[in-house]
Amino acid sequence: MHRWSRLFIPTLREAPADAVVASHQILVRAGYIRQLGAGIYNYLFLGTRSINKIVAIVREEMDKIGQEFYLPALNPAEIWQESGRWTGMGENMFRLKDRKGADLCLGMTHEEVMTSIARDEVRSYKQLPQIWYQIQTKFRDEPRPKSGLLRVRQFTMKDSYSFDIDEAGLDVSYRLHDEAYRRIFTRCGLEFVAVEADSGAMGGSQSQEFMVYTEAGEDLIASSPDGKYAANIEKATALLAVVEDLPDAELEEVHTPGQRTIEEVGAFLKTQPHHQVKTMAMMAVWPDGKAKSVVAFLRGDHQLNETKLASLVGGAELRPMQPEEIASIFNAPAGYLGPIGLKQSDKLMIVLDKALEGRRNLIAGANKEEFHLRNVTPGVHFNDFVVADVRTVTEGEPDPIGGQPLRIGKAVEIGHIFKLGYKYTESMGARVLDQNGKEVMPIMGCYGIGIERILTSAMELSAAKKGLTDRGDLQYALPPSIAPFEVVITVTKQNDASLAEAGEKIARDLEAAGFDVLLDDRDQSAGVKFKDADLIGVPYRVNIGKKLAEGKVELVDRLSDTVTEHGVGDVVAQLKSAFQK
RNA sequence: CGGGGCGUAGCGCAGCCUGGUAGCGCAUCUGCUUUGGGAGCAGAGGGCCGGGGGUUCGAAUCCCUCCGCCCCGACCA
Repeated sequence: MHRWSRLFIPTLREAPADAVVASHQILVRAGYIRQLGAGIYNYLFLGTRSINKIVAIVREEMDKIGQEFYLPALNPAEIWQESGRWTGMGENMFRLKDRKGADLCLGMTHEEVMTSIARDEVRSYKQLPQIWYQIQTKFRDEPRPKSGLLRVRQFTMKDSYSFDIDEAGLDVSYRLHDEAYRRIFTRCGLEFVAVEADSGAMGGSQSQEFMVYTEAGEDLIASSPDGKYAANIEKATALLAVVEDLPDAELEEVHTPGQRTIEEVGAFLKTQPHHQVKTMAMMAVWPDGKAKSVVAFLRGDHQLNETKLASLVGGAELRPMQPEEIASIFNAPAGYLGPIGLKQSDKLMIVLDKALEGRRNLIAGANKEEFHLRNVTPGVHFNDFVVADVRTVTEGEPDPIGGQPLRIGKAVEIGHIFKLGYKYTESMGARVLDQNGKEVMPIMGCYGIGIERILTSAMELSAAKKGLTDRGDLQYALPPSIAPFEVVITVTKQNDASLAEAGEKIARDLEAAGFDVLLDDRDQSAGVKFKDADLIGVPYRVNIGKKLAEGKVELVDRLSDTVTEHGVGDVVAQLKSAFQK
């Protein structure tokens, strides 16, 4: 049993000025962590306890589908050179030299190490499939560590890797992870959504991120209320309500001096933004310096989605065109750009957003300074374009599956599952013999979970739900499965022997019943003890105080904020039923 | 890497502009009184004022420089 009087739980009355997001303030104030450097934290007693509980859940679920390894964080450069990531990872990799001058790095992920094991040891299809995982410290030299434990340079990750003989096998490994992750996050008490993710530069075929909605997050995601559709905003699509076009009429040039923006033109011509064409003139630039002009036409009230457009162009970086670049393609300056008269070439790509397909009688720039055109119809007045979805969905638009209003919000990524393909087995030369004795490459998947992010998102979720006290203090409670303790027993007057003894007894009984108990036996005022108990986020509290004379104690459920009275002998049974122990 | 801010006791801050022996609140320690929502009184300890250099009789304060940390952006398989 843990007695608070003997523990190191350095709670603070005020949060350090550095801490901005709720979880960071809580972690420091409650004595879970202390900072050692930018993005580097000491995990103290409470922090370690919570992390260990999360790790235990992850391990239990992962053991159902895979085998645990423990691989070195210190890696020789060679394997990273083989995969091409020694240079590919760039500045984000911590690098060092040993005494002989050989290059080493600290692992940011373990595809290379895992693949090297598979390459050296796995010879036959009979040994496949394999799912290997580890729970390990990762190092990433983030350009900007921030938000406490949300973005750090050293953190704990559960990473697993699957090796299969073919894509059907990979599908199974992927699905096993999907299911295991849902069990893990559910057991950790999180509300999460699984979103379709952009597979990005990894070039894999399928990828899903597990996200928790919170203002502290760095990604934007869209999801439907029934949970059937969810996607990163970089990929999300939506059904659009049918909009009525303006009545048919002849193409007509109108003088629009000084009217450049969608709003100005709309007001000037007394039309709605959705009757207009927005022209986005962009330059796509590749790492090797190659560049291509990309002009995208969108509905006036829509926003360009740069990620969608970038992946359409083929993984280049996008930036707005400079005025000279605009002048080289159009006959007018920004504000009067339009679709008519442009021709695609290997220097210019023209994209019509899907939302404009089939629309008629639109208003667009005339490619002539101070003029716009009325009654422009794609496919009639201009033809040279590719149609693609390159717009960003907005809050409330109907989701593409059930047509329900999309919710868009910031979110934290707590896990990611990814069909990797052959990238590493190919570059590192992993081969096995198939049934026909033919050499084939195993196909891989990789799957990650950010352990600390489970704790921080649980704190963020609860803090957001409970809101601030009247005095502006944060309030929260952790899910019992990941709280450092399940129950705290608050002896309101420690120097009253009957209260102290009752506390000891209930603590012993709870422990015997399998609970993780913290007995607050400090000689402090009741107020201090209550505040501290709240601060460390323990979900249940037993108050031992005045009512003990009547044989009663209070049980505070901090998840629902309810207080109930129980006989001294009944409180254990009460908690057992609450926990289903 | 671009922009902004900050570094003074464990935490939160004042002092700096206008140079003259470093302060407040909380926390800590001792004693007494207290004890249902961060108690009261009395006393005490705790500082390379981020580092280095300079100006000056004298620097937390002015100047130069380096370092660290935070925020916004870029970046983030």
